[in-house]
Amino acid sequence: MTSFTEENYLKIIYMLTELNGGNEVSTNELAEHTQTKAASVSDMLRKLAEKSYINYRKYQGVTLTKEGQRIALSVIRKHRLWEVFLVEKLGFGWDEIHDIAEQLEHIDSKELTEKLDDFLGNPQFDPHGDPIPDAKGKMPTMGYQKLSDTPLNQPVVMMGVSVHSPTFLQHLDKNQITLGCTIKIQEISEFDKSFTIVLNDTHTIFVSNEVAKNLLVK
Amino acid sequence: MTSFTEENYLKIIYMLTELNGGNEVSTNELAEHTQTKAASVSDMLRKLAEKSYINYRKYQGVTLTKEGQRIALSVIRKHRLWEVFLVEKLGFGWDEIHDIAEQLEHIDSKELTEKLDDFLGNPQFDPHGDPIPDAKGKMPTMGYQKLSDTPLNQPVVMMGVSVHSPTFLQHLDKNQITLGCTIKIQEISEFDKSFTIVLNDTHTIFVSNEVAKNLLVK
DNA sequence: ATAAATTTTTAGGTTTGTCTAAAAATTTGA
DNA sequence: TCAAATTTTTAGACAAACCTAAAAATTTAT
Repeated sequence: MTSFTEENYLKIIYMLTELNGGNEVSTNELAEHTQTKAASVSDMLRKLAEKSYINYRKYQGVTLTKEGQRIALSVIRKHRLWEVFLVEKLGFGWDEIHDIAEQLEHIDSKELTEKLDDFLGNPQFDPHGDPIPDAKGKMPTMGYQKLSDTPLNQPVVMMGVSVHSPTFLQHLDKNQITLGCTIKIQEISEFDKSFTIVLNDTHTIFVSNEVAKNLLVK
Repeated sequence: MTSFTEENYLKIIYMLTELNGGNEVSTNELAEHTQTKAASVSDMLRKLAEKSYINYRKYQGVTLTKEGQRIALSVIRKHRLWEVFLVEKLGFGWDEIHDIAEQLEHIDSKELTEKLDDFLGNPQFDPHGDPIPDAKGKMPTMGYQKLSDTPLNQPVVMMGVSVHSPTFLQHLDKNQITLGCTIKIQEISEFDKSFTIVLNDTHTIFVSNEVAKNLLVK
């Protein structure tokens, strides 16, 4: 059995490993993301290593074992499926769903997850454009780039965001930047690297470099 | 904040109080239903009393305070709404949903509960015919009777069950006894008080007294 | 009415996941 | 390179929710 807390650690280790490009995750990094102290993380790492969910050499950081990865992916799968449910079926905004999905992701029932998946039409991506692993843990590939890395005048489609903070998402809402909209970069300011973009071929808006860096497009 | 465990105790106290016709619930009764020992229940009762969720005089059993009742009803509301979701939207059988709903009932988000309620069409009863309290904690009234208390030849409608065990529910499925079907008692055996009933005016079946006692009809 | 049986509480312990403080290992930089 | 800074681990505690064993209160039954 895997506790709520253990599942959270494994999920966070998975995500930080991805961010790190596959490298070990450090105790301090984990402490920040679990809202606990490094000492508590050390304790938990010893425990997760005992259960063979992580590869752990003292002072060297951790990576997930096959089994740890399986559990992490199952939690991420549930999180993202529930996010689709909250937005598509219940009408929540994409900025309102994170905390609820953090709870729902720990509900333990394979049958539930698979029926939910079917009910939602087996979605491949969640409302933020993040890929949903399938029942076997396989992630759809995305191959997206940052809007900030896109050439001028090349029309692209908005596919996801790399930051999930409610304020960022609300900012996008206010500017009518939604998943699926088309974006063409008209100009990048010399001064502050802010972007002038055309949305859906219809209207022109300005977004900061900070925004452009966190928009994923194809 | 109310923990998962505290919520469970309050829910169980509510239900046992109902069963007792409003009387105090004893420590031993609670120990049985929480799958713990009387000593553990004692500890928890002291804690719940400190938080003013229950009225507790040592050795005298407990009842809920207004606040305890409010929390219990909110947990029951969530449990029953999720059961409707599982059956109506995901296609689970009524015998498969209890354990999943036991987990979902603790998800903490008022917005979620109310949006789920709307999504389901504000149902008044769950898949077992149990009443769903509204957001203020008000229960729809039922006024049902046991099939076993119904006169011969009076057609009634099946409205609920007073036992939720999967085997009982599967037994009803096998006999095509479902919520909403019509039932007419044709005969009651002198010997074992078993029932011969007509289902939906179309076919005749036999059910034991044990079954008839646990069918709620109107 | 009071002894026996039952129920409930108390006392003392365990496990999980957290903490602070201090020790140990690693990394950084002069 | 080696001392200072940083990171990580260990040691010792604590709260929540459970346990067993024993004591205390209540109920039952002669």
